[in-house]
Amino acid sequence: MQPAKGRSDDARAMAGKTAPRARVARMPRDERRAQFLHVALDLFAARGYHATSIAHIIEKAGVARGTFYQYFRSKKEIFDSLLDELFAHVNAAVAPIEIAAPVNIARAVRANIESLCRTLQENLPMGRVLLEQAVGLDEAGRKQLRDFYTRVLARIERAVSVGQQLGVVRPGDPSLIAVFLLGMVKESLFQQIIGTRSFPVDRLVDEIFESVQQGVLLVR
Amino acid sequence: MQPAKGRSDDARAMAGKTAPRARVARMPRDERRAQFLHVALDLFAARGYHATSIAHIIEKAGVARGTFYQYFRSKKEIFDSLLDELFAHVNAAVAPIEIAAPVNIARAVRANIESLCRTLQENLPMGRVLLEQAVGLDEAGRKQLRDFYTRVLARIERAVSVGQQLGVVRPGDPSLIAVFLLGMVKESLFQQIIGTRSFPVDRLVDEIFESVQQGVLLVR
Amino acid sequence: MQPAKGRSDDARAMAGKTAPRARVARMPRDERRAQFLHVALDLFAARGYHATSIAHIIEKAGVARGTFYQYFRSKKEIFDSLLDELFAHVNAAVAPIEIAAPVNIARAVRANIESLCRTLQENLPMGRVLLEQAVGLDEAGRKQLRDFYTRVLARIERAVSVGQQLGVVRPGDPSLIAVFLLGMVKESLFQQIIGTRSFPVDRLVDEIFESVQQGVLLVR
Amino acid sequence: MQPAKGRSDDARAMAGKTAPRARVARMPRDERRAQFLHVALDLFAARGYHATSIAHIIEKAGVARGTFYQYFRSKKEIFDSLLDELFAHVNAAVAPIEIAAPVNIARAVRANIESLCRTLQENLPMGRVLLEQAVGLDEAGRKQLRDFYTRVLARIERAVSVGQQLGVVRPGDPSLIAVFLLGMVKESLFQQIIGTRSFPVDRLVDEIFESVQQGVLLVR
DNA sequence: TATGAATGAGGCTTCATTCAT
DNA sequence: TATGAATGAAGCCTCATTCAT
Repeated sequence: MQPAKGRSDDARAMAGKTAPRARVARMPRDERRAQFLHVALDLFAARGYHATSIAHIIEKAGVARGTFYQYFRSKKEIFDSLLDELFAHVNAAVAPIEIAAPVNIARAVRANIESLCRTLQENLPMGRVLLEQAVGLDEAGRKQLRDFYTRVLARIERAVSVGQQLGVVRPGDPSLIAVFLLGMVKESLFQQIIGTRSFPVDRLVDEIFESVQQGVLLVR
Repeated sequence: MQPAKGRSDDARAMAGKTAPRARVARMPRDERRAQFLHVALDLFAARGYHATSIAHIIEKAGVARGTFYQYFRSKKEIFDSLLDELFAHVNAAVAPIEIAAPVNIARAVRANIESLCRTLQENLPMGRVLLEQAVGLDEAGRKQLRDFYTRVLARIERAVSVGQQLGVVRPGDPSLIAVFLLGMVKESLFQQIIGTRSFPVDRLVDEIFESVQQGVLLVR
Repeated sequence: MQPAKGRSDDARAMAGKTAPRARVARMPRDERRAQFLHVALDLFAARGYHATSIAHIIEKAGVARGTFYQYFRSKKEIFDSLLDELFAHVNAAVAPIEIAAPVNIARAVRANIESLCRTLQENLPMGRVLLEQAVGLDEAGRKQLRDFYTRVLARIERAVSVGQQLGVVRPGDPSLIAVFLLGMVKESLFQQIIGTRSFPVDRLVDEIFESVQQGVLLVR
Repeated sequence: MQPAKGRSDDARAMAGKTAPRARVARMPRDERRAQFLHVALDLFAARGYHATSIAHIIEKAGVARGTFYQYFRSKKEIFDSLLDELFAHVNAAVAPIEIAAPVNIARAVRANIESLCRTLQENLPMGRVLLEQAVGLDEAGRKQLRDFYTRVLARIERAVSVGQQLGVVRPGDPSLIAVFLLGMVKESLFQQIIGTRSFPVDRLVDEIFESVQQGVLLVR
């Protein structure tokens, strides 16, 4: 549990090496930009934001230093762009929380949980960045993070409220209930990411659903 | 054939430079160390590990640069010491998970939840460091994080298993149930820290307990 | 659980600071590298390795701090590069130890002595570094020094052995004889460097040759 | 052949350790001073001047930091004191170069060579400091070194001159001949110190004497 | 005589960013 | 669009030296 030595690197400059030949084919602006985002996501996920340097990025992208700055004004900017993208993905995954007839509620909830879990599970690098790197940032970063969670929680909360009105969700602070639901999913992902646990999506979904339905304690 | 590391060495002696003056009140070793830990916790919580420099720490502590290094070998080391302390705190807060008569189980669980929540709530800087800074790490750091959570989860899981044997906890993967419980508490703290929500401890405890007891969904 | 090394990172980006201006004329990579080596040799020779700081080097080279590290990973590395170069020089100077007809042996030996002395004399900074700075080292450094001399002595020793087989060198431990020869040349250089003596190369070569040929003592 | 990493240490402060008890018995001033010199000689010989820190010295001496400065004004001062002592030793060892009747010359020379070699061989730490550390110093240090060698060479040179007048030493620049003699001895010691070679004193003396007597080359 | 907490200049190294080509 | 040499602020850490007790 401590700050990392940070060295260990590899992309750390080749002081004294002969300059590499120009090796990059021209590329349409959009493609190059996408490539940068892709490469950066991998690196941020694998090494963390701070431990990833521009040197790493350009090396993996196979371009020269200056090229990076033709596409992003700063390291922070590419990170932000990435977060925007990630948020959009997650948003999309949870989007279809639609409330229908009471009969289908349980099924619908389950479907949503499953959709979210699958999305996250299938995009671990994304989750990694979201959970591990999207913190410890500056004020602007915190705001972005806050906004993201505000949106996510608002959506869950709304669903909970509707559920309560329909009598399918237990009474209680919808705000907190939303947080709990989010916490269960997030933590499952988080523990997988840091490697303490690992479970198949199916079981995960089952168990979450079970906990949502009956709680954990049987005694009263 | 090599001269040594090239520190400043006795360059001073050789150049005949003058020496500095002591300035700050002498302090017993333990006190000074405690002061450093205190100051560092505040700073790490407020600005994050990366954004906190030794310069910040010594400035707030009101001592000279070298003094810091008499107490901690590196920035990483003080961070580690801090985490060790934090872990001990959390540990102490949840320690007394003792199983007695089934009747008391619910009460005991509630007591533990309450103790944990209060501890965390009352030590927000601590929580901040735990949740926000204990990320963005390199491999060595991840290992420690993993170890920390492995210990925490093992403890919860054991309690869950016992509960299941006693018939007071619903059947299901104890590993996942432990993760869910952890997730609910962590997320509550996390959302408060990033500022999307804020709730009094009492309500938090009530709601967690409620969710643990009956789940969230009423429909089957 | 640990944040990374804690470099300055993108603190700038996050704080919105402005960037520096380039100042020095661009230079082909090779030229700049050569310049660094040149400057460093002078400084190491004049002030010694320890007393020479990167600050000195970049000041004399007229470039910014970071520029140095684009060419050498560390102060140690430039020192090593320098020594490699120096060794190559010395190597080249003594290289052509070829044994032909016995008649030419004496002449060949003399030629070699002369070549070596001239090379060293003409590259006093080089000698200075070799003799004065290549000491005061830790274990790693000592190994390199040992390696260097092992190579040098092996070469001389081989020549001595061959000479003995040809009957042109007196019997005796070739290993020690090699050391003596090395010692005579080294000491001559050393005394000139520290300033106790100074002699023209011609005389030096004559005297060395004379001593090699007939020894010093006439009595038996 | 390069500057040393310098780390590897061991005496590098025990940041965070509990303060050690006072552990030193009072000691007469002279004894303590002698102890410091002894300890420092060992350390300088083993690790080199730069790589030896005050921390190393006081640790090995078993006293507190401040105590050192009660005896020496600076690190440089203890080094200088040491050099003074070493010079005195060597001086004493070579002192008895007395010229007697021609008949004994060879024997006398041999005796002197032997005395010097033995002294040096028996005080390798001393030699180590003299050869390895007594260079790369500041101007004052260089002067001291120059003075030392000036004295040593003057003595040898005088002996050579007398020998020439007596017709037992070959004609030639006595100054250079002195340097050669010194070089042969020094180099033998040096190579042993850095570990490329190792020979028993007897053989060393024999071979030096042999080389002095007949030179190395047989051909003319 | 001995202690050891405190000092702070000084050194090394990193890396995001610029800009002339 | 791409390049890569150059920049320099910023950070970490060391260690000889002081001084109040």
